[in-house]
Amino acid sequence: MKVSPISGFPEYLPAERIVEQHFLDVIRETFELHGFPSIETRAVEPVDRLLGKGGDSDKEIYAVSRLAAEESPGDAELGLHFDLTVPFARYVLENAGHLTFPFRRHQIQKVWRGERPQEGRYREFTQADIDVVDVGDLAPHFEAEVPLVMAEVFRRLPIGRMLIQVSNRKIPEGFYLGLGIQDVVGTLRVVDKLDKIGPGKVGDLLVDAGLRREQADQCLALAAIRSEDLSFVDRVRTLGVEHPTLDEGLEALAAVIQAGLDNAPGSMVADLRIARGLDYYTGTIYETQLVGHETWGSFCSGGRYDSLASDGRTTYPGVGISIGVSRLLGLLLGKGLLTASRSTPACILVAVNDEGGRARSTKVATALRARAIACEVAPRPAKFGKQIRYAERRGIPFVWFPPIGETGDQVKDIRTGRQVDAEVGSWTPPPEDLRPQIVRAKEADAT
RNA sequence: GUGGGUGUAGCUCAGCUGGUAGAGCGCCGCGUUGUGGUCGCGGAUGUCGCGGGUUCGAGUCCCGUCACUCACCCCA
Repeated sequence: MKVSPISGFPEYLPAERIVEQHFLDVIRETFELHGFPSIETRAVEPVDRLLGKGGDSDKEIYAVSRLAAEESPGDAELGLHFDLTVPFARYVLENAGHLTFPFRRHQIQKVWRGERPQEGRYREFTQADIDVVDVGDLAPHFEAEVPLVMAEVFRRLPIGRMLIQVSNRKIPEGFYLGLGIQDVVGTLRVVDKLDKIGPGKVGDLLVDAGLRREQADQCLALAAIRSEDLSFVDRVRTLGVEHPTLDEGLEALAAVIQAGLDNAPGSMVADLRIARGLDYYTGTIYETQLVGHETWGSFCSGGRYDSLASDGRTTYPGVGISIGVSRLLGLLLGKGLLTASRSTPACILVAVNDEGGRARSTKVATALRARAIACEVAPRPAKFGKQIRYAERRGIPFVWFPPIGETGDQVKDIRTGRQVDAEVGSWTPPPEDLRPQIVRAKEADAT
C-alpha cells in the first residue's frame, strides 16, 4: 500500500521531536510551578456541544463515527474537539461536585480543525491551556496571574522575546457606547482588521457602516493607543469620551499591566487595538507575538469569559490562555531558527569489539544507565571507524571503548578526538552533553 | 471552504521553443589490518509527487489528483 502524507497532519523527525518535547516539558514544569494541576479530557464531544447554542458553525469540526455503525438515530453524534476550552467547560459541569473552587488546571492536548493548512497552521495541532474558573464570581486578580504564567513559560523557552498584548473588551465597548455608537460588536470586528488593511480603509469601512467621520476617527485614535506602562489610561482620557464601562475596563487593564510591571517587566503591553474574534470574551483579552516576527501572528491568546459554563442554576466565570505549541514549533523549526544538537537522547555509544564482547559492552551500558547517562550499544562490531561514524551521524558526542589488549576502558569525545581512560562507575559527561541541547540559530535581524 | 504558486537524487537546485536525466553538498567503497572528520581515487544516487491524455517521442504541453506554500476566511 502506498504511503503519503495527509495535509495538515504534520509529523516530526526525531530531532524535531526532541525540540517539541523540550517545549512540552518546559510548559508543563512552569504550569505546575504555578500550581496548575493537569487534566486530560477525551478527544470527542457531542457535536451539538461543540457547535454551541448559537449554532454558528464556522468551526470546521471533524465528525467521528464507527465504520460498522448502523443507522441508529439514538446515538449522539461525536466530533473531535477544536479547542480545550469547550471540553473543559463540560468537564467542570460534569465534575463540579468533586472540584474545589476557584479551580485551576492545565491541559496539554491535541485539537483538530478542518481548516485549510498553512505553515504554522494545521488540522491536527497541540495546545497548552491554563484556566482558572470559579463559581458565581471570579476575582479579577486571576486576569493578571494567567498571563504572568505564560510570560514565565516564554522566558524559559529558547526563543526570542515574546510580547503579550493585553486589552479589555470593556474599553472599546464603553468607549463606543460613550460615543453613541450602537453596534459595538460590528465596530469591533471592523477595527480588528487594522493590522491587515490599515487605518485609512478601516476608517472608510466604519463610515460605510454608518458611523460619522469623527466617530470613526475616535475609534481609530483609541485603537492606536499602546503602552508598556500605565500611560495608556491618560491617553484614553485625553480623547474625552466618558462611560462607566470604559472606566471599568481601564481600571481592570491597569491592574493587569501593573502586575506585569511588578513581576515580569517587558513581557506585557497594553494594546487597545486587539479585539479577538471570539465573542465569548467579556473582559481582559490576550494575544502574543514573537518580537521581530509579528507577521507570524499570535502564538498564545485567551481572555476572560463571564460564563465559561453554566448548568442553568450556577454560572462559572473563568479566565484562560492557550499556547499554540504546534504553531510555535512549526514556524521555528520550519524557518530553521531552532534545532536539536542531536537526533537521539543517547549521550554515549558503547562500542562492541566483536560479537563475543557484546556482553561486556552491555554491562558498560547498564552501569552508565544506572547513573542516568543515556547510552546505546553499537549495533555491529564493525571497524571502530564505522562505529564512530555511527555515533557521529546521530550527533552522539561520546564513544566508549571496552577493554582490548593491554588498554582498559576508554572514552572518546569524537568532536575533539580526545580519548581518555575511564571508569564506568565514575566517568561523567559534561552536564551540557548529558541531554540533547536546543540550539538557536543566530538571527540576522537587528531588532 | 475560495483563489494563486510550487513539486526533478538524502539536501539545495539546473534541465532552452517536447528528443531517452545533470551539478554541488551529502552517502557508500578503497587508500587506511580495529579510531571517524582532511586528502586522493572509485561508486550508487531518481517510478522527474501520483494518475490519465496529446505525440513517433513528455521532466518539458493538457486534464485530474495528492502534498507543500501564499492570500482570503478563521484562528493556535
